[in-house]
Amino acid sequence: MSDQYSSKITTPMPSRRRAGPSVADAIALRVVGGEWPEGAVLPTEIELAEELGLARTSVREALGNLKAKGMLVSRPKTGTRVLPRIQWNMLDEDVLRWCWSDQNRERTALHLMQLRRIVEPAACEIAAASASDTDIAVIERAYRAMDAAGADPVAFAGPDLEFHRAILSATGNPFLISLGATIETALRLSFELSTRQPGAPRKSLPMHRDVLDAIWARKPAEARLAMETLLGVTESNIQRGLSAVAASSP
Amino acid sequence: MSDQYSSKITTPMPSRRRAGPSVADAIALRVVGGEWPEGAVLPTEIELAEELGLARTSVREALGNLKAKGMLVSRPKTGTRVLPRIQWNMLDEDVLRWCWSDQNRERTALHLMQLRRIVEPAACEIAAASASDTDIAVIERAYRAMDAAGADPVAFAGPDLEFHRAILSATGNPFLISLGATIETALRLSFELSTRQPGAPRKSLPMHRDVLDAIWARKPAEARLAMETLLGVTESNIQRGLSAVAASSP
DNA sequence: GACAAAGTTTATGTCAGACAAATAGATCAA
DNA sequence: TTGATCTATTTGTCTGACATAAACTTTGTC
Repeated sequence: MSDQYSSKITTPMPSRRRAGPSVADAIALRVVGGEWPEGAVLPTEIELAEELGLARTSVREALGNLKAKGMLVSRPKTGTRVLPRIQWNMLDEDVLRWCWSDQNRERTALHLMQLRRIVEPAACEIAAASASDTDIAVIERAYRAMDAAGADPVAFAGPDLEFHRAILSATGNPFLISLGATIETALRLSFELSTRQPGAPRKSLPMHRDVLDAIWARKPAEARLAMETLLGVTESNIQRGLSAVAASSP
Repeated sequence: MSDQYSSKITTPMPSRRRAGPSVADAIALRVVGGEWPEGAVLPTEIELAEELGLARTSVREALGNLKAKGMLVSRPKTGTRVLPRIQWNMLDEDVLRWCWSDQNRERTALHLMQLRRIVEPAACEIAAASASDTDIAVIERAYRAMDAAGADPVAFAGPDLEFHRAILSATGNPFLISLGATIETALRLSFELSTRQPGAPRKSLPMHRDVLDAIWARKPAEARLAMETLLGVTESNIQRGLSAVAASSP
């Protein structure tokens, strides 16, 4: 149609890169880093835009994300404030990731473990009682992949995550499934901690096997117990990893 | 300074209302309503803007929210697609609210109950073991408010929610605290279901008392048991409410 | 001087339009 | 047929203006 845009308004602009979600990352990391503590009001959108070398639109998009995750709130004239951490949605994968780069990963790792020991045995019980054959096949496939990974911790990690996630998924409960995604993210972040004991992953294979067998045999009580045992060992591995970190850093 | 904005470009525009988060609501409800099923690509941002009578910026902001919650994903040229429900963050309060207006609230209500019976007894146990006196005082205050509410279900509901939430908060575990917010939202949504039995709320008061006493006495095992009992009764109430609904609607 | 009404200031919220970048699909060449 | 190129279209980013709301200031009155 009409190509009558006779006026070129914007300057040539040598490069207009695509920032993507890294803008939200940048701001979020400064928030968790304590640059603007809880209750503080952060700079105006225009100031942030200038500082980051972006348009106000892009900054607004990032701030909108953080608002959607319960980290910020903003009102006209007052500005944008940091909400108390209690209100942040810690079960959101991004929030979890951002908060991970915090001082106290140890406590977070232990809190995560506490959550797992609450949720996963129960999920195991439900899965043993009501999972479909297809669901169980997915769990079994993850187990086989763990077995095939041998003693390599890096190759072992992926199927390991998938194994635990598949059990959550097998419950058919959307809340537990979402929780599975959260737990998987957290595990991925804490990978370094859980594999400081070189032989540990491989040693856990028989316990995974016990879990799988119990689910396959449709024995809920046994499945719960097997998962409790597995997580008990996992937790002690992580705790040993933590104390090793504490010992090596002055 | 220079007030040299000699050209008024935009038309007078009789009213430019503030849409706020209702835009995200509007789009999200159409998504969960099935207008665009999983995997489908929804109209372009410009089309949506025209249809809703908004600027593209506002539509983009709403879509950005839904992306942040794992409901949508978009790429240039391809458009914006609906992700599989498995990937939605069901633990997000907004997503939960949107999904509630779905056909099958019953199943969601039961899934929620399943989650509660997993999480709350365990949280109770932890709270009894490690809550601070301040934490317990908050729980007790909620209990007193429940008592003061008497037999009025509406007045009873608020403190009831606060009671359960306070127990989750007393664990000091950020994940459980966030889960508390999710559960509270879900309970608020299912309020109608849980109070179809007029006398039910008041009857649960002694059970809440048992929970509080066990936490106060620092007896984790008893606290867990008391919460299990309470939730058992709650679930049967809800189930009766559900069958009543099913019976009354053809 | 105290206090309430009106004006000012300033931050977010909304709108409009122009590019920029990416990519699915069509076109064209070997 | 197949592979490279071109085109069209959609999201992504930038710019600038105006609207709205609320804290702050001024002003007018008693």
